[in-house]
Amino acid sequence: MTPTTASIQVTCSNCNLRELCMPVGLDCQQMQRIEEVVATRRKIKRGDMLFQNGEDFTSLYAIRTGFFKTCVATEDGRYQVTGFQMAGEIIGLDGIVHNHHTCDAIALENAEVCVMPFNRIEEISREVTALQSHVHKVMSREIVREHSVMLLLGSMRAEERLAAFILNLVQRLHSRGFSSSELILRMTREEIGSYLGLKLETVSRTFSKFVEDGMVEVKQRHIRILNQEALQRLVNNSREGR
Amino acid sequence: MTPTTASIQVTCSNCNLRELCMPVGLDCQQMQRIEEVVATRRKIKRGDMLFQNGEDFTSLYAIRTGFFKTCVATEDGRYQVTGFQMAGEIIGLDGIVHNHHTCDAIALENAEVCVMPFNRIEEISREVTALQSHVHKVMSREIVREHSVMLLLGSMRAEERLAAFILNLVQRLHSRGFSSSELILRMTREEIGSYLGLKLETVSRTFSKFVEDGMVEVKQRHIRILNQEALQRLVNNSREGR
DNA sequence: CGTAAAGTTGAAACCAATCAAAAGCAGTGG
DNA sequence: CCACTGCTTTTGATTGGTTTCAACTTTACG
Repeated sequence: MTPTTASIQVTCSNCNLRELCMPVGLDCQQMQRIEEVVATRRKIKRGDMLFQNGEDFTSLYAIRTGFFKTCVATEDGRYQVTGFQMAGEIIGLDGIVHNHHTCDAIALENAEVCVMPFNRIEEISREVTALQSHVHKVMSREIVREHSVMLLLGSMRAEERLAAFILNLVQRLHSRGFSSSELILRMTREEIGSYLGLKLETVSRTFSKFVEDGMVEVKQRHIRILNQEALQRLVNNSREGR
Repeated sequence: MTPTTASIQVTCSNCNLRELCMPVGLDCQQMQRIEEVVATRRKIKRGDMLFQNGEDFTSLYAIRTGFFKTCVATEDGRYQVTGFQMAGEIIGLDGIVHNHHTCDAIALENAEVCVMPFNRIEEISREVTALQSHVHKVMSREIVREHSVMLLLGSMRAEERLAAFILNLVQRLHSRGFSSSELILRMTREEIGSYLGLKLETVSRTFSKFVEDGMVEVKQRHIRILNQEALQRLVNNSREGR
């Protein structure tokens, strides 16, 4: 495909997710350097893996479109969804330590990612300090996110967990320009349950309870939040931590 | 204190924890550069905080001696121990994202840490690629560790959690030259419970059950592992994940 | 030595898991 | 277009593991 083609070549500088996955406040030259980080783009069909446990680590991926889950599994059949990722978020950080991935990344809807070879990232971030700083912040953010998941899994009851989950999802969607009161779940009840440390039946029952209490409207995977404050209260009002 | 003093100046090159907190395989010149990362050392008394939630982030800390816990808290009283750290481990990574810490680090016994100002780390890791790579790996390792905690909290029962916890602790102690079958807990049952998402009574009961089953010997905080395989089986043999 | 903190143990309550059945929905192919 | 199939979701009844509440013991420490 030549530059003269009608289809516009997407680069970081004209990408509407720029503020999400790249440093801000760069001059033109730095911006150009940073665009070299993205080697190619890659499309992943719903249900397919972007990478899997054991696979060699080569690149980080910035999600352009679509929705992913990451999950860890053990030989003996234990399974845990460790996160759900959407446009602008970076995935693959788990692979850096041992040069191979330790979790699976599966597309929950057709998706496209920017492939960023990690050796390029390291090379360029030696020159562009804004990128260096950005990479550090991305990793630190993931660590902090996981702290809050640990808090959730370690100290919340089912209702509190699901409320926190819904609020977190809409908040992230809202910051991407979507509604702050409506969302469409891209994952099954079972996947939600795995992430929240609950069984799918419990997730379903808890949704039903929220509906009874008039806090949300649930039509399959379409969720409408009717009383955000009530959900927030559920998350905040613990009787006492564990 | 002058170099002529009897007390030996500890540097990274003669520190016995070098392989744990610093890159390996460096030449002499690189080693010297890397030693500049450590600004000072700092002693922390048992019970005191190394840093706390909200505090400005300036440095990462390499633990020289002692034992820490990190924990997150919310205004409404929820509380979660997010990790226990021992000699050679790096702490403070949570502060990088927002330039202030989001958790507390508390010494569980008198401790000493190497203070590594983060701007120095960034500066030097632009020049010494081994350090750059090392920093990335340290952060990625923390992400992977937290994945396994999520698996534990999300899919294991009390016995499995405690077994995993004990085995993890001895394994880390063993790799530091301590016994692979005996350990002294530096934390209370309540702190263990918080980390494992259990109440202190459940931790205590589970210890008692392990003793009944002849898997461990427990004298207060002194633990002796009698049947490591049995503990390992507990961790591995899940009936089915969540 | 006395008080506070940490740990153990028992009984009852409760929340979520398990087991089971049925209904809803999506995709396939006749 | 509809029947068929499999997957997802909901709901009910029951079980079970962990929490809660409470009492008591042991250890640590000034």
